[in-house]
Amino acid sequence: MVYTEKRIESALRKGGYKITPQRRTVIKAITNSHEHLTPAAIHERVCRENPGIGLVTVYRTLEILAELNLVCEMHAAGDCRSYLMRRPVEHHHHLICSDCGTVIDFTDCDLGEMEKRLSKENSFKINGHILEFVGQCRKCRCKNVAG
Amino acid sequence: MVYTEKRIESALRKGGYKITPQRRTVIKAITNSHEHLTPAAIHERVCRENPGIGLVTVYRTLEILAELNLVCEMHAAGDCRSYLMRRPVEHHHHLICSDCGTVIDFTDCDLGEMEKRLSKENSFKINGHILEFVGQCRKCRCKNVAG
DNA sequence: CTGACTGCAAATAGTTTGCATGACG
DNA sequence: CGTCATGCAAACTATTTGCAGTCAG
Repeated sequence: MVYTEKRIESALRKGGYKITPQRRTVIKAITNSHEHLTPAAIHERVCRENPGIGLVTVYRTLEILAELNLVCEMHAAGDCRSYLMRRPVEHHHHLICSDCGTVIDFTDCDLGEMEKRLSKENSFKINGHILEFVGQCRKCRCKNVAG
Repeated sequence: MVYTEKRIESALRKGGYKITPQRRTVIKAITNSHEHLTPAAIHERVCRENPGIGLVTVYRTLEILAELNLVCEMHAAGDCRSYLMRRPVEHHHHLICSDCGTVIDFTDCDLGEMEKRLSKENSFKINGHILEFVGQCRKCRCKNVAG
């Protein structure tokens, strides 16, 4: 299921939050983007459409969205500042291009067996996992060969 | 293979870096710890043994160790500041307790099939992956039930 | 109307850099 | 001895907080 702006707004309302033009713009920026964005990148896009919106407001909106599980963070190798993801997805994972930063999502992973084993061996109650593959996308691979 | 202080020092020397008391203390703090430490935590330990060592020196030492692949970072859900790992490990993964922060390493994972599939489906050349399980360790589970 | 939201500015936290002094090799 | 390392202070970046004015519901 894809989260539309409408859906997110309704979730906000249900959570007792007000719908303001600023929040609407932030939500639009996130849902319209096909990339994973940093708070700063979101702010930039938001300002393009509606200059004057503060970076602070972006942070505060993202905080709410995260609390309602409408966005989540991503973890990339290297500099690991909290990146925010565009989609309020169910369970999913990332394929990250280490050259250009392109991120591809995928949902089908089969870690059940491993989870069961680790859980048993370590007396852990496992609640979730982070799985990311890092590599080079086709474009960057070609560029390398060409250049 | 476990990296001893000696081994790390030799790697530093091979890399053209000097062995100073400060660096020795940082290395000792890392190798002696059984947890994953933040730069600040390392600094604290280092100061306990040898007050006056600057946090800056810790950062600079860690930078070198990372460059030589003698430490690596970890990625935890939530606040995702670059955490440094104690061990200069080959390939490994983490089991992280979301309550107390305990980290257990494990090395045996079987993602080969998935990697192959994703690689093909997305025209990606996959170079590595990040895999972490998040949950509760036995101690924290018991605490919950008791308290 | 009224409490929640906004934007500014300032505070905070984590990390990096410039520079003079000091020490490894 | 020369060069690299150290430690201080200051700079920087990312994020959070205080506060007075504003607006959604």
